[in-house]
Amino acid sequence: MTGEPNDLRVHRLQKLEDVRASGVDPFKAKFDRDRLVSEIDTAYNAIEPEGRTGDLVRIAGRLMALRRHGKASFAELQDKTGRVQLYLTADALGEELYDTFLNFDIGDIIGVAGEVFKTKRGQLSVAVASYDLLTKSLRPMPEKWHGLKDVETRYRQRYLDLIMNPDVKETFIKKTRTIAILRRVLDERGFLEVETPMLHSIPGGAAAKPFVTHHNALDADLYLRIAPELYLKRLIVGGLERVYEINKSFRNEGISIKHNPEFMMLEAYQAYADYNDMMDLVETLINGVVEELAGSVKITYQQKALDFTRPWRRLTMIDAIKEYTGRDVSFAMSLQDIVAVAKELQVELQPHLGKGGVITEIYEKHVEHLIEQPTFVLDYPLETSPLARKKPDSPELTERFELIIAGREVANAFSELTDPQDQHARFEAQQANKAAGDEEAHALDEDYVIALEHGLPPTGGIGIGVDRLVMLVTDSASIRDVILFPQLKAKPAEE
RNA sequence: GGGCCGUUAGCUCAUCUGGUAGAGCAUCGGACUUUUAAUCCGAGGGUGGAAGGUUCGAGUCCUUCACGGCCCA
Repeated sequence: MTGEPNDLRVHRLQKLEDVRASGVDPFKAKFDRDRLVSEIDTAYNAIEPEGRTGDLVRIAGRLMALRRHGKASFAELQDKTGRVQLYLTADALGEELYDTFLNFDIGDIIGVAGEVFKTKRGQLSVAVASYDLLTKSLRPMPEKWHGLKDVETRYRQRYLDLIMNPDVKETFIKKTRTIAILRRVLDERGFLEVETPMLHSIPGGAAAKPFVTHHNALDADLYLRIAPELYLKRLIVGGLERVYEINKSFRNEGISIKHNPEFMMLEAYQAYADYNDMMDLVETLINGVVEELAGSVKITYQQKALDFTRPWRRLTMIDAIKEYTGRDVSFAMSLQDIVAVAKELQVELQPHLGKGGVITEIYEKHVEHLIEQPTFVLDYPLETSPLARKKPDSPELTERFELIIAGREVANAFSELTDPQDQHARFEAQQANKAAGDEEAHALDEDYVIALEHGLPPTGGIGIGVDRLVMLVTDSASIRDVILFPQLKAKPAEE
């Protein structure tokens, strides 16, 4: 073979043809396995070295290592639960089947049947009595020891990442469990899971730029939703009283360590409740996840200790600015004086901002990223909260909070604005901002105002960034590490 | 959008100030009946991200571009 084709894939294509020529289907329809690798480990790990069990097992998975030693060899088979060693001998299989097995490639998917035993070195193994090639692999696996590290390849070919890096698989299992826990807690509390449109005629429910698409038959532009909020509140108008949705929203903005254009959000709405109830709900939801996945309310995130012991700290935005910058701002000050503070703090300001907008900018630039422990930042300005109820005694503020953990917004909630006339006026104010250049100003949604005119009961609502929550419980530095296929620029396919 | 860093064999990485690219694993051939990053002998494998430029000579210096990472806006 020396001097023959040098491409690894050419070798494999040749092997594929050899398999076919021998009358064996290299892409089989199915294999009846009777257990998982982890079940073998659990059932037999206690046996003595060189102990035999007499139990035949049928397992299947990907061939991850092959150690050839003349007439007896070892291999490793990996299924979704782990790896087990295979032991192969020419005596047991016959020369021909033995040699055929040794000609398999790392990455091939095989099924085997054999007896469980332990080697004299104490390694639980399966002595292969028969085997089937189930899927021939035509491309090489990453290197066995260092694995797959190239970040771009890990994201673009996540399947390789999942094969090679067990902790990556564990992270995504935890993401699914997180969602299951959130569902369970809400279901137990009488919330109804619903699904609302992803395609919106008017994008609403958040301050964000939408993706635009087009419906051909209707000849109408539609927007991928930036939030499900306004539809969920329509359902509260409809008397469902407790609803939630866990699904994607889309925001046409920059990609960063904490932003992916499509992301998973939980939104829940509860009639006859306010934002204090939402604080209780979010503590319950997040602690449910943290305790179940981390086994404690104290976790480590990126070398920082986080303590989720309830109740979490509550701090108004004004007090937070005072605490983290040492500066006093208040609505009693003139806009000019507040702007002067912002300028001293090097905060860049858009010209249309009022007092509340400037205060929010100061908070976002100088405070939010410094808050590490779970903290409810309360009382957001009315100006930046067009869907939230006014605080009764402070008309410039709303009954709204964001939950900040490890410097990032994890949840956002408020007592919902139920007054349709106030809502309409807020939307109009947003249109003025839009005219002044605010690209994230909330759209005017008359249909939603009509829904409010039919009567939205007092309602508390909450949104939780599920990806960011999963980042915390999996100690992931980037949102891309908790999204199976994060957004990357398209790259021409190889070959 | 800006700054910094990266892109070399299938994978993980080397290649001091410019002198025609190396290792380990993987692959191919051979030896080996309890190995487990198996070992031993031998072999093949690179348009060094792309395109230009400087130079006698560029993976190395310069420019532009692509993709990725981190930070900032």
